[in-house]
Amino acid sequence: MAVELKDLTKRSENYSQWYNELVVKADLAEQSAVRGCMVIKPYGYAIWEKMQRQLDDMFKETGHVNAYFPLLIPKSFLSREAEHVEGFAKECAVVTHYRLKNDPNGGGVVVDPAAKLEEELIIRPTSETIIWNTYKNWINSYRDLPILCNQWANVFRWEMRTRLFLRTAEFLWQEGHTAHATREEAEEEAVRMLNVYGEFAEKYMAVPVVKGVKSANERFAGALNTYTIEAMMQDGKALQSGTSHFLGQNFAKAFDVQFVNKENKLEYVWATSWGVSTRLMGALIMTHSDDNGLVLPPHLAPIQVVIVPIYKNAEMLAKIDEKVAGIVAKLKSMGISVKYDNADNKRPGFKFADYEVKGVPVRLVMGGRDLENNTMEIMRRDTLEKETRSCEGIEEYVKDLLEEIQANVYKKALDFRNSKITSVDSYDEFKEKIEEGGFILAHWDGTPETEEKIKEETKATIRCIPFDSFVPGDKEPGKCMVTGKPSACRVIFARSY
RNA sequence: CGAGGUGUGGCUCAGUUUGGUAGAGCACUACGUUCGGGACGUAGGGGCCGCAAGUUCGAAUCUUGUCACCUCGACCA
Repeated sequence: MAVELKDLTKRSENYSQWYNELVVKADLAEQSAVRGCMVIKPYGYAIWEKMQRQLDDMFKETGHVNAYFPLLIPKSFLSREAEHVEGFAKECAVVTHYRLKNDPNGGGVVVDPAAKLEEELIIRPTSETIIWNTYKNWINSYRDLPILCNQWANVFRWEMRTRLFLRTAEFLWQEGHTAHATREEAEEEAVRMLNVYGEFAEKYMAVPVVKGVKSANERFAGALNTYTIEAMMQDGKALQSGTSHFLGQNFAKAFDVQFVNKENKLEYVWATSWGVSTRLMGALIMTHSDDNGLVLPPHLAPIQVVIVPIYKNAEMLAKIDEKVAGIVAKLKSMGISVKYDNADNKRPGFKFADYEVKGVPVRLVMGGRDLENNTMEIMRRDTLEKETRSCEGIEEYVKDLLEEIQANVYKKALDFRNSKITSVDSYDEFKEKIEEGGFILAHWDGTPETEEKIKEETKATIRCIPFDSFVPGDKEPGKCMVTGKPSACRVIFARSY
């Protein structure tokens, strides 16, 4: 017998099983036959499309434009930036040949040894190198700057272990790559885009995030500074949900991208890159879902309202169809996406359960009783509460309800997260608390060695040094919980995905 | 790449210890009764048991090899 979501109530213990089951049952994605890749199913992709559209609007508002760069990167490009190659070399898929031929021993096709590439090509794990190799040709003068490009693309990293949405070999993302004349401008850009991610996560995904800066150990390969938004999942683990990097002049120097400034002097360009991926889908799923399935915030739900008729015969269905048609039209005119599911091959109970698993925020039901009384039953997915209301003005009520659900889902996630943030002063206490999950605010001496030691002993890493204060006094100096050396402020530790 | 585990219909699995006609539930098809929380009855369709070699009168079951996947490490958005 298949495992049902509701059987997995001890979510913290069976979390990964629960999560996988949820992704599959909610019709979002499935494991592909190709190693480490996933198939995103139409319903899951519809959510991604909504995310894409919203993010894209926000990028445009901050002055960015879209472009597209090649999938294949010459191997030599990758090695130009020393730290970058070290960070990605171990997970690159390599193209070595450009042709197949018929197998002389029969049957299928084999790689044609005569078609070996002189220089191997890498399937992009990220596009900094190919983009900076291109920017070299675009930039001569300070008048060419800044360049504010974004790319929507797929990337490929040969991961050892994969999880649907959270870590797949191939994933979809956007990567912004900007070039600036000054250090200050680039640093501002990196922070600006992190704020865009933060706003998107909280306003649209209803996922509360901590914005902050990464420690040196967790920094992007080739960056001077990495900013991050960190979310907390329901099992208390952290999920890095988006990053923005200040790249300094590293890539400009590696690809020799210089510009002439106003004083007619040559200078290297300052760079940033920033990205979010289909991992956000994982964050969305793991933040809000319950044992009945997915819970979608209305702003990202492909279907915001589903209407289910209950009828005994064709005549009755015709009456309901007629009555519902007006409501559907009105809801649509208000910009609400509605699905009227009058398919007669599924029973109402099945539909109820199915749309709950899919996370549809609001369900309206009309049956014989309602037809007589001019009412409908309304169920909200976040609380599972049901009530019966008159059809008069039901559209406005639904519109308000959607906003209320959006706010409530966020508040619930925020309250949960805040309840799992603790502050500790001793390493012993830290070791105890880390077992319970959640974010721990503690003092750290700032050295990679101490961070490494903590990671080895507790599996916890520094998620970020937060911009904002979470508990009174966390921005005041103290002593490292491990070494006792001075520390400027508390940082966030957690176990992570 | 290290340690463990699993490959049997579309899905979840039993059968392997002790070799002897390929099983169950769900899903699917048809008909009927149902329909306000994942319906029920009856009848049906579908699998050379991951792949290869070996042992045997006979292999899903034993042996060897191989491939794939999963969990936990290491790595990572």
